[in-house]
Amino acid sequence: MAVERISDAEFEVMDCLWQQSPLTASDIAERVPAERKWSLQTVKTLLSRLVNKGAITHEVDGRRYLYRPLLDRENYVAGESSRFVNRLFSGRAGPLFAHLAEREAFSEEDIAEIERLLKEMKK
Amino acid sequence: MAVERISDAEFEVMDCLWQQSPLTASDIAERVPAERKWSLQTVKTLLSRLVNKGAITHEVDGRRYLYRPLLDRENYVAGESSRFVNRLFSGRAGPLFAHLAEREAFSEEDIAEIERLLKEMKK
DNA sequence: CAGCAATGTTTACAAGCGTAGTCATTACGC
DNA sequence: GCGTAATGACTACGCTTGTAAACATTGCTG
Repeated sequence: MAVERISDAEFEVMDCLWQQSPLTASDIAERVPAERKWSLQTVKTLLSRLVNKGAITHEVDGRRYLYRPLLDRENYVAGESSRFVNRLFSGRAGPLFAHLAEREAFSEEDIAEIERLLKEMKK
Repeated sequence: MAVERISDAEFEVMDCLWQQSPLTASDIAERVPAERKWSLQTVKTLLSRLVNKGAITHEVDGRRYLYRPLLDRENYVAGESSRFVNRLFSGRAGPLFAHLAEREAFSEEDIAEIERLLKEMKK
């Protein structure tokens, strides 16, 4: 039951709900990243599309809805990550890492964490 | 001159051209991953959209075209990677790595390579 | 009670995408 | 030379996406 693909704009809405839920449509309209400057209507459209896609539900609260995610973030991220790694790095983490190392900055912390994880994996 | 966004289908075509170029439309139709089973026409449409987007060029060869990438893979991958890391991991490579470590399998090789890169980075 | 504000529902509409069909031209085999 | 196959150009068409407006309902305020 893998929930249809979620679009960019829809993702922003999901991300709000992942940070906090349940929320009403206007709650979301307020906390959606400001750069987008969506009208309330736009947010509502996105919400109902997400409901159709099975990514969120709404429960009735008086005369409005409270929305909350069905799809959880962990899961979504996992799906997108493997799509990504497959498409661009033939599914191999090594090359991905090499790329990141070259192009994206790793902070000290990042490196420390990675070393820790590696150590753990080797056990 | 950042080349418009490339769609999924278009990407497959690009990937052919990145492996080998120049190629004719029918070359590409043949080597595009078979699961898609695109008709030659479809491939041609994708090619012309890519030309419009500035991602590839064609040079005339008799009465057909030879296509070759303008956008290079390195660059494209870099762009997509940072989009991806930003969207899902707030731009931090550490968490991404942690996620991959948990969810995707790392092969022995991968691990070895990553350790090598780490060592190198620390110099 | 009358009107306004909030809220969901329906409809819109242009651009992008996946997937081709049709048309016109032309090179090549017979 | 003539038909056929290859090839590019143009057109199509339904679906998704981003972005909303218009409409209907209803609870609240004065």
